[in-house]
Amino acid sequence: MSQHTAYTASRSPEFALLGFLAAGPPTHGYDLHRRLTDELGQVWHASQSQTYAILARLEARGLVCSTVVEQARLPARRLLELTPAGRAQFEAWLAAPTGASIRAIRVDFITRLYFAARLHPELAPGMVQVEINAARAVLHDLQTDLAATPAVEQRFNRLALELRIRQLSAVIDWLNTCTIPEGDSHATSGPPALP
Amino acid sequence: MSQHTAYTASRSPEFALLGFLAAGPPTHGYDLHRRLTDELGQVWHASQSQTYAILARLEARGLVCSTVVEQARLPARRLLELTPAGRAQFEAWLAAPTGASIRAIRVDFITRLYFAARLHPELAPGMVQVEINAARAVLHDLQTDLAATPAVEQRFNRLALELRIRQLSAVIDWLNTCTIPEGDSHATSGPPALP
DNA sequence: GGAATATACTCATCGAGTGAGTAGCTGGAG
DNA sequence: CTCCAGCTACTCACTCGATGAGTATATTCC
Repeated sequence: MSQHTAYTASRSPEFALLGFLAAGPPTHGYDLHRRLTDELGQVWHASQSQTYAILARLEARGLVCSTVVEQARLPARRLLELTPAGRAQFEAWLAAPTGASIRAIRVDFITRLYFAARLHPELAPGMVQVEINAARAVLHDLQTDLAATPAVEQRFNRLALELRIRQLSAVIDWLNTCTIPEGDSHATSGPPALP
Repeated sequence: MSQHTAYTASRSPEFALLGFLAAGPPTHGYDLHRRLTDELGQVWHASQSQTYAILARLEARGLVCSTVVEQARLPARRLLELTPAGRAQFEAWLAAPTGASIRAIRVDFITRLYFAARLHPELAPGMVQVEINAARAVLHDLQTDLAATPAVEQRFNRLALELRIRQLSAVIDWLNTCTIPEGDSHATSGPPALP
């Protein structure tokens, strides 16, 4: 299909950076890094140099292209623009379901929601439901694994599995709160109550 | 204190490998990799070559030393042994509290419990309690962050924070199950109940 | 006898991530 | 009015994480 295998849990904010370019006018690395830390700072953590490295790779792969723009007094900017290939990859990533690992949901899925809200807001509720179903399936697998793990020799693998099960259950609870219509979001529903 | 800054959430199984050497006789990379995947496979995932790379780095840092042992018919083994420096670092890591991030607990903390159970079983309950307190403190910080995050412009940072809060709460619940005395572990307490 | 699996390790390559550096401009405190 | 902090904008060097393929012999099982 595409040159690259799949969208299974990218571990760098490359699609977030593509997304800023897909959802707005061409801009430069410094600004993209600022927006990443301002608007998705609880989701992604990339240093400035890391951001530039990712952008260089995206350009090497032909997903963005750049032109250097001199400025009167400030340093020159490398203005970045999405290529058609870049836009296609981004849209494909946005449409594909997130892998149901916990990290993937915390990071990729929230990013997808963020850009869906800006580009295709009508798709968001369906995305949440797809994730819920995927997470339920993974939860079931984990419980099967747990049942197949002997209590004595594998005590610590069991502990790890039990923790993952609890975490995934928490994810599903959280996903259920994401389906609440976002119209009057701040009025009635408080943050998740905790004792 | 030591040459390296701190034990804040190592992201490779280096201490697990040191631990196998600390808790047993000298052995070789192939065996260490097998034990890592068999006994802590739900905690760490390292390819074989990754394991060898880590061991090479540990040797370069002087934490292990190696001697090549020829065998009659099978490939030669590089027999690995903990140096005094390596043992000291491992014991220091075992005694230091795990950083309270979710990943750190799922990975580092379970590993510490695993080796504590083998080397200093009397310390385990205290370790759990220390983690619970640390996690409660982090939870409090997250809730403070959430309260300080505006609902409108920062909607997705809020979502991420809410998820982290739920996950950390799940971690604390799980930690509380770890304090149950491990004598009659398999009899009464089932796995975490899930609807 | 031939395929699969086990033993034991090596190498090349790429991406993640850090930290420091460069260098001119702007705004406010003293 | 001057100096320093901080902003704008990007670069470089380096280490570690991670994958995948390769090497070469030995046993096991059908």
